[in-house]
Amino acid sequence: MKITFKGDYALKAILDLALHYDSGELVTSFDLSQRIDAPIKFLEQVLLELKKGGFIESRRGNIGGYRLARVPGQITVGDIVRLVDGPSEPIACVNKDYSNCADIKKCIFKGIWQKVDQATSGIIDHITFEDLASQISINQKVLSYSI
Amino acid sequence: MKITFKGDYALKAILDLALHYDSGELVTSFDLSQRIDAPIKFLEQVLLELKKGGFIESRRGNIGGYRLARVPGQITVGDIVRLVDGPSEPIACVNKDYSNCADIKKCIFKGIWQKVDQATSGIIDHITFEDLASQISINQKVLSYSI
DNA sequence: ACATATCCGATGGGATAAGTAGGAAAGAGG
DNA sequence: CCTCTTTCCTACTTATCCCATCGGATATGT
Repeated sequence: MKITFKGDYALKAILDLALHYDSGELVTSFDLSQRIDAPIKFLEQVLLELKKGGFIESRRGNIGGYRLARVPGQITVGDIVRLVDGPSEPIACVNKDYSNCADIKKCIFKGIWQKVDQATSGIIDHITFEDLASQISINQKVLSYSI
Repeated sequence: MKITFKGDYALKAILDLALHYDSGELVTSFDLSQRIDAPIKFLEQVLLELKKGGFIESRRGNIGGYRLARVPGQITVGDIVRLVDGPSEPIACVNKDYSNCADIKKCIFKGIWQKVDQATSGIIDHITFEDLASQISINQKVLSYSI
């Protein structure tokens, strides 16, 4: 599992949209890029990818923008990372068919990477953006108390 | 965690040396490259890195070669992967100091990658090349029985 | 001396990451 | 219809890494 800037932007964008989900309003790529600190033209490409992946929907033109295509509770971190940054497995051979592998020494590490992949998936596939959004609002309350 | 060819070669080379550890003999880069199916000149670079990392030692000249610098039970998969392919964390910010992070939304994913890193480390740091070598010898016995 | 190995630096092709740039297409308001 | 806004789409750039390949320098046993 390797997270690129693209993946990082995608996660932050989805989180921001999750925070605006209840309002029902559209969020522009400009506003998004400001809040998550991403170059707007690069972010546009990411948003397009997220749209094609079915996670967000958009409206063009004046008062256009983006919003989540699903409830935040039905989008996981793993969903977004896999779409944008590819599969979570650490090496290519994990999900390939190596049944005809000539030498066991060449395959003995496969089991290790499978375990790593399962452990990773066990984490990222069980965290939804509803979880993250609620974490944020809790933290913001604490913050406003401490101030 | 991303495993490159270099890391894959390194792991296989260490495993091969672990299998030859009891004999006390040196293994040449040529023999290694044949058995683990790696280009010899590339493998040489990897072996040099492993030597500088303190995992193998070498002797030059005629009847030279490589052998493990430690007992196989004291070298883990994590040791080798970290040396050759870098740290196991999925994104750079995990071990950096983000205590002065302005916006919580920019940091909320950090905890996730820390968990992923811990889970990964929990696997690769507890598998030694003694474990792997014994797995191989067991499998080879089964194989010789079935033939 | 000679054959054999490791050691070491330089170089290059290909892929990927991370943006930049420019404009086409769609939609709202006047 | 015109204009402004915003998404959509493609192409290009720049840098970095990956995966080697090559040529030779250095060490070592016979």
